[in-house]
Amino acid sequence: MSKYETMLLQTVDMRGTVSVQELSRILGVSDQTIRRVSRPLVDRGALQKVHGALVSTKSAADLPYLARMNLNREAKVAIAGEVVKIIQDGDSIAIDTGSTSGFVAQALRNRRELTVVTNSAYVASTLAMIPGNNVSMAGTQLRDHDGASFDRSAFDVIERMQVDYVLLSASLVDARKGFLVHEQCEVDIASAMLANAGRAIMAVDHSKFEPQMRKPALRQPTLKPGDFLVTDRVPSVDFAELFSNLEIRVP
Amino acid sequence: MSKYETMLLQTVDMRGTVSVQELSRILGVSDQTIRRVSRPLVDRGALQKVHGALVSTKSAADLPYLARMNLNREAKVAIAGEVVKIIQDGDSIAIDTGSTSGFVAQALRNRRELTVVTNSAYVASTLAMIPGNNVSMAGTQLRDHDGASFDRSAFDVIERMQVDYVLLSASLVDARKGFLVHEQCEVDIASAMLANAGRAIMAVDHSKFEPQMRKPALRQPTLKPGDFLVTDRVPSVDFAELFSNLEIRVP
DNA sequence: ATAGTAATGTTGATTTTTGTTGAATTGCCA
DNA sequence: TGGCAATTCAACAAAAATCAACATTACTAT
Repeated sequence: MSKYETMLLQTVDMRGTVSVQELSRILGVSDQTIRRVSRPLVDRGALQKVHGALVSTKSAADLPYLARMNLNREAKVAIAGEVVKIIQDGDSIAIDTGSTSGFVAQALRNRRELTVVTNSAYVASTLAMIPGNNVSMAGTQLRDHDGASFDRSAFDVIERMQVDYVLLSASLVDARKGFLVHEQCEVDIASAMLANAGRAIMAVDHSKFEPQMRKPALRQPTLKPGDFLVTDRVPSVDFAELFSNLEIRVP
Repeated sequence: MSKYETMLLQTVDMRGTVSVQELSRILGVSDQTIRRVSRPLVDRGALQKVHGALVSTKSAADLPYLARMNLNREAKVAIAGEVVKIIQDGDSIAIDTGSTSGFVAQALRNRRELTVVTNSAYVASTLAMIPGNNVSMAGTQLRDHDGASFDRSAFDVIERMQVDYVLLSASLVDARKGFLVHEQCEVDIASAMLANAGRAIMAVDHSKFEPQMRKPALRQPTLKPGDFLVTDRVPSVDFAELFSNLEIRVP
């Protein structure tokens, strides 16, 4: 354990990124020494090395939620555009969590006077900033990877509201089992939203039609005849029965 | 991973949209380098590229709240950096609404294991996405220009939590009247947060020391001796008495 | 004192990054 | 649609950073 380690760590963590040169100036040693001293720190993961500088491992560069939002980005943007065609100015809508929902929220910034209820803090903050909208955030404590809430209070808020549409999502679409997600709480929220909504809009990109790594096992509530299915590719005939009484929209 | 990545992301996320030229000016490198450095970021979805500029995947550029965030941006960024020095990993903090709070939230992404309670949906969704944080959104119905809530339920949530710090703001600082804001509900939230907090951190940029167009008239609750005042310029002696028992921090 | 050891600085070859140039592309407006 | 300006891209040259090997210094234990 070198005598410079503590100081080096402190400096880098404080500033996020510090160049090797600057560190050598601060600690009063040569740049070569900085490299030597930092190597064990980098090896044991206390610091990260890039060409020309050391960066703190504590700095948050790539976040899980945002990373996930950008999987199949084009597909999701296209789907969001199609969903927004259904919604009119002045409509009310419940929006669940899920990566496609984030894009729909972005796209809905072009609509005015919306009434929105959602359990996703991201969706809520995106739409709340549009003047004229009326946005309710359902729930208090937020899940740390996507900022969604599944509190008791979330249900209270959702159940109080009567909306024209509800936007739902799924992690996997199975021709026989239907729309599946990973967690029961997601199903519960979806049910609560459906119970007080007019037509449902199920938004799933084409990747959800193929087998997943982590298999989801919980079934979303069944949709009503006339509900929408929005996706980015025309689904194969295998799904004809599952989608038989849904209105299918493809961009 | 380049040494500019962090800075580039921060700049773009805070401003929403930044032209390649301006970025090259800010970072002091050529525009070609900006393109090179940003490519991997765009590939992994941390940023979005349009002709001539980079845009944040997180936020809308031209919205009132974000526009206001961009007033005195450098000052607010500097103040946020100073505030974050006070907060340690694992601390708990209550954060009010206000444009400086948004920057503090951005800067707090470098801290881990935070417990946060806030009535701003923007702050909540920013910090909820950091793995390991525990974020509570106080309130349900969101005010449409800044996504803040002042519901009865917001107070319930705030009053349940005991935090190490509370971050407060003000619209005007008057040497005799103290810290002023425009709306009573903001004072109420500040009082509730203060009642359950350790030390307060009052963050005000220098523009708040000068007379405003719209004069705020409501006084924030008085601070305790030892509370922090963080601002970007050393305040004039006129304020010596008001700040007499506060710990003043200037970047 | 002094030989041995560890830490640091220095040098030069190698690698990576950056800036510059000019050609190709894009967006825009008449 | 065509032309113009701005932006982007690709390739090369220049600059900066890295690494390894060796020289130097500081410190320790005999």
